[in-house]
Amino acid sequence: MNNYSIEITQPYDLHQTLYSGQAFRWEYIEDTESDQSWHQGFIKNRRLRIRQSETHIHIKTTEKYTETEISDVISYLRLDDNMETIYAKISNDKYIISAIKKYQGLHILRQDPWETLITFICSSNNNIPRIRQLVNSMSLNFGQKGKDEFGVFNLFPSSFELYDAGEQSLRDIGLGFRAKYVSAAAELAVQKKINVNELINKSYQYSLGELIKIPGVGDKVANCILLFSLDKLEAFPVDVWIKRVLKEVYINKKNKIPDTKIRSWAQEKFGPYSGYVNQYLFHNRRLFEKSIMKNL
DNA sequence: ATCGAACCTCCAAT
DNA sequence: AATTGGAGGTTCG
Repeated sequence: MNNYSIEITQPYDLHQTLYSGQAFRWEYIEDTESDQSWHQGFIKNRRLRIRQSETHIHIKTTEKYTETEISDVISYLRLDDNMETIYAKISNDKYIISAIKKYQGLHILRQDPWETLITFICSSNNNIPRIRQLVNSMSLNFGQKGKDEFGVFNLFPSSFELYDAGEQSLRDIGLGFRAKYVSAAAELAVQKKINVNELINKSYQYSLGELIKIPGVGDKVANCILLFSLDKLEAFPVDVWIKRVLKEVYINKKNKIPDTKIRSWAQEKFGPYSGYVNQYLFHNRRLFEKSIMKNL
């Protein structure tokens, strides 16, 4: 086993960040050796465990890490985001300020674009536990197998592996109508008609245009991919939760406005860090709902 | 351009 | 115990 740590110099909330509905493969586990709780998952197809203490992010791996792998973790967790600046720029009103205060340290992640594309195609008309189940099932059935001291695992399947799987077997493991979208997206990737990885170097607008050409990807899913994997902090996914917040706080609720209009309106209003506003408002509204459920 | 259905599947709430 | 409705949307007509 190898242990590494990264000093935290800014607000960070690892737990909220990993389970806020942007990533679907992290799991909370008890580590028998250290008798501590860790989050187990994958970064750049390497399996690792991470946890947060007061001052550090701790990493535990079964393979040796060099500076390259450590900076992959920093990049994935966006530990280098300057939260002071971001908070200052998005503190437009009381509602946002209170959400920031409540979920101090909640971050956007910088995930793998291919995996993010596929998982958010699967998110359509679906709920989080089931998205997790589908992502797991795809990995188990079509991803490359591996084994380390933590045990056996499966990587998230590559475009080739999903293309080989084909629509029917994706349907068989429960993707439903999403099976043909995932299979079509995999085919496009194999044929090199799309390359989501290269979009990290392109503009928001251009990348959005490219993404919505992919079957199963509309404005909402595209904005999720842009925000959670392609480094576009101005992205603003409009889903039911965000619509609830916007209608309750910002927009006259009687108006019926198309989602893309709502998005551009929000981006105009909230600015280049709209994605962070989105994440805090979304998280706040969703957990608020949960707390109501608990009290019943 | 805009609008409402239909879509796979699971599961919680009638 | 069987049925219905909705889930972090997209596509098709």
